[in-house]
Amino acid sequence: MKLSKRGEYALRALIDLGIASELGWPMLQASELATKEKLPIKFLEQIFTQLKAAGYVKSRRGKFGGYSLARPMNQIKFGAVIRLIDGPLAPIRCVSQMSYVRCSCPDEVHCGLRMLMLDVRNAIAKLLDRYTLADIVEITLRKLRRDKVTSPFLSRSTKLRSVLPPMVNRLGDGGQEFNSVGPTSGRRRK
Amino acid sequence: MKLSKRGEYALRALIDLGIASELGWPMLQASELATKEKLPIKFLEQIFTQLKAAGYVKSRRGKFGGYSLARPMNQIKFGAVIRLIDGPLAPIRCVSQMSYVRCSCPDEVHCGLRMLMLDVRNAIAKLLDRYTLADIVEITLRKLRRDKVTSPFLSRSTKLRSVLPPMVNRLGDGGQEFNSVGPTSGRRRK
DNA sequence: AGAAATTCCTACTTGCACAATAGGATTTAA
DNA sequence: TTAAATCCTATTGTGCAAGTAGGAATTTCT
Repeated sequence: MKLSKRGEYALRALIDLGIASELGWPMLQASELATKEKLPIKFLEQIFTQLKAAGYVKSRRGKFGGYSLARPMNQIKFGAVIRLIDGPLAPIRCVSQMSYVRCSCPDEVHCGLRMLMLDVRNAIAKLLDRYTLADIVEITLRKLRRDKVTSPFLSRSTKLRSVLPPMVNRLGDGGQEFNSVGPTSGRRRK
Repeated sequence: MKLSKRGEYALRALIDLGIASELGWPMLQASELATKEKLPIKFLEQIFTQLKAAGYVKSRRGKFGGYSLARPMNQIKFGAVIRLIDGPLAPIRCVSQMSYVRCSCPDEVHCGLRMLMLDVRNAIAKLLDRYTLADIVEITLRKLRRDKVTSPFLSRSTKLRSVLPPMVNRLGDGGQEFNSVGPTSGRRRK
């Protein structure tokens, strides 16, 4: 049930790109992102290549180049991105809607495991195919503002702007509390 | 988001054990199971060892030995079994309730990815920690009976009982239709 | 007692995919 | 022309999933 590092980094990158964009910085450099989120640059580059090929981001080369989103945030669904990077959402292929593969069990229709896993896959897909980058970015920004946090990963490098004080873990760990995206907090209407 | 083969086989084994038990065969042999579900015996043995160590099954050695469930089916939750075999349900460790590990992002509390993945993990856990072996067995049996299928994996080996006609894929493939466990079909009341 | 059938135990293999790392080629801006 | 970025290709480590293999220990039947 795991999301690969590759997948994780891809999503982080997109989210940061989204937030940055929303705050007026439509383009970020791989190195910036790698620094902020503490992930290996070269690896991140590869991931961007993949995201670019799939049409999620575009790039500008050369000095002061970088990456930016290639389409409106409300058209970037997490499910699709994860499928691109990590493959099917379904726990087992015989319940995958997008890339079904028959399994070895004698009678698929009456397979208890399949029924269960179908429910799981549907629960996952329901979330990931509904939420768009726009949703997450909006919710994140709202939370940041509510808590008066000076946007963490947007102290743009010194060359272009005065530096904001580095974000320092203001609220302890807050380890175990539930603060998910919805429906409790992020009451979303359309 | 994948369930390992090991995990899959473990669940299949438990479900079959449950169904068999419900039909009056409280004990199955590894070889029987391996044959029916077409999975490698030796591998299955290892898995049973693990299930036994965790107290899900018990075994009888020697001739006419086998495995049987070690506790009531309604006390075997799928979530727990999967955690045992495959580790945490959560897509990323920083949203795992049972085995949390801090992630590398600068501000966990305002991390968009974390919010999203927390929802995913909760959706998964809600299902897998609610459903018990009893539920799945009951539903499977109901379906089998509704469709008048002579219970597939219970043509017990010839030595002990007359053989039932081998199950032959009665209903075509039925590939893509939704037949999950609930709430649509398996209307469950308590 | 002995043969047959089972679980139990330990070790090994094999392949593969994840997670990088490395090094340079190419493009762009000042 | 130089610095700074993306782009491209190859390579590596390595850990783990998914088995294989072989025999030891146990139990039952004859």
